[in-house]
Amino acid sequence: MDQPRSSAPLRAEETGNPDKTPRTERGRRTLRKLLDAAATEFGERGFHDASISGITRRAGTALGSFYTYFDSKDEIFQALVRYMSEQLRDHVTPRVQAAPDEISAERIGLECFLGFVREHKEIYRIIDEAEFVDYASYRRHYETTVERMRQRLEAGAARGEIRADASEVHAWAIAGMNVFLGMRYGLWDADADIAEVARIANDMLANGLKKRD
Amino acid sequence: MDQPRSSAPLRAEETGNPDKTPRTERGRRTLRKLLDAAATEFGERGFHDASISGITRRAGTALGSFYTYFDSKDEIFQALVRYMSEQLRDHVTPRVQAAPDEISAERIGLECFLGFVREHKEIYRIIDEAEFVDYASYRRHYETTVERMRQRLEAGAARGEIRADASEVHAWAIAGMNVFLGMRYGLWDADADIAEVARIANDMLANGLKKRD
DNA sequence: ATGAAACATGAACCAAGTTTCAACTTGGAA
DNA sequence: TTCCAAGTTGAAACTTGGTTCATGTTTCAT
Repeated sequence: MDQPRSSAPLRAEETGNPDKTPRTERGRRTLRKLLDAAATEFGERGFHDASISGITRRAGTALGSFYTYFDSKDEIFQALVRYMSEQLRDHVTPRVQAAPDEISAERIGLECFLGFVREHKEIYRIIDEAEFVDYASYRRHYETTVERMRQRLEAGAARGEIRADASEVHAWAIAGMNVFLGMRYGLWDADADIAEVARIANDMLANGLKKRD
Repeated sequence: MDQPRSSAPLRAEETGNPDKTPRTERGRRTLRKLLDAAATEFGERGFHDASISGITRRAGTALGSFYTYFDSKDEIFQALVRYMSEQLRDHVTPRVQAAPDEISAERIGLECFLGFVREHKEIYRIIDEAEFVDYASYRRHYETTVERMRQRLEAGAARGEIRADASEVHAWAIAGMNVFLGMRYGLWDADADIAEVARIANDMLANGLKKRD
């Protein structure tokens, strides 16, 4: 994983908890090892079957060290969801922004997403499981994701590339489409031609189901 | 004593488990109470916060009675997933089949689904959580659901109502669309105009995003 | 009416895994 | 070089809740 991000350093003081942010290089190294190990552990076994000792075993640290950096199993899961949501965004967003038009942007976004799911199945699982472990993070993830998509649609409509009435409903529909295609062809089917799946879905998005001649 | 076990029609016997099917009216009543209570308990608290004692408390039975009918927490969850998957299908399928054409069928299917989610939020949650508790049931639910949808598309294409190349990819895309719209406008938003949401999504499905004049 | 099978009960048991803690080690600032 | 805050350790305490079981009650076919 990359460096810890600057997005969530606060809050510890505000909630009255002792600050668990590492002060030294060694500390940051251990924290990162724990986060990596947790991603694998949660991804492989799911939240319920995952154990703290499983995480520390994978990380190669003592059980007690976990509590130097996190207050609980829930808390590290929450940190992971936020982190992975950002990783996914950072993977997809730049490629989408480089697209020549809105319709292509959605095709590229889907194709990137499918590839990312296939490469990082544990991320898909962890974000999905947040629905039951950390609902606030789950909602935030999808609400920000869809909001970005809605803004793209709006911009595309303003440029006259797509219909003018494209709305939030369209954005949620497209997001759901992407997630399910990710599950079916990214997670379940290792051999599927991802670019072809993205092309078919994008063509439906662009032209609909109507018969054409 | 029971009958000789030369021929084995019952799965319970084969797996070595004692048969837990109720024999009397009283038993069937208790079983039903437990299932109802479990639906509420799992729906409200999620699988891992739900407890057997919570289920029996809601059902108004003793803790031990639970084990008269189920071997474990996982088993009752599995029974529930299957049950709710069937309930959902039985609600949607007849209305969809009565539709005049394939495009309307998908609109009606979505609208029914949205209404059903709003009326039975616990069903949505339980089926979704099966992804982490009972993966086989989860996969079966969506694979059969999407397969029904694929067959409808195929039939619609054969009748010339929609494009001839409608495929499995389209079916998964539509399913994902429906599920996300269910979450956003059925679960999260009590006031959304469900029929209008279904209309907008269906119009995108029918005509796509392309600008028209 | 009666006996046996089915069902109900809830205290106690137990496994699994989270969290604590007191002793020990490391790193880097002065 | 010294010192102490930061970090590490893993055994043990503690919790929680799923599961068992011995005992009591109800149902129903005969």
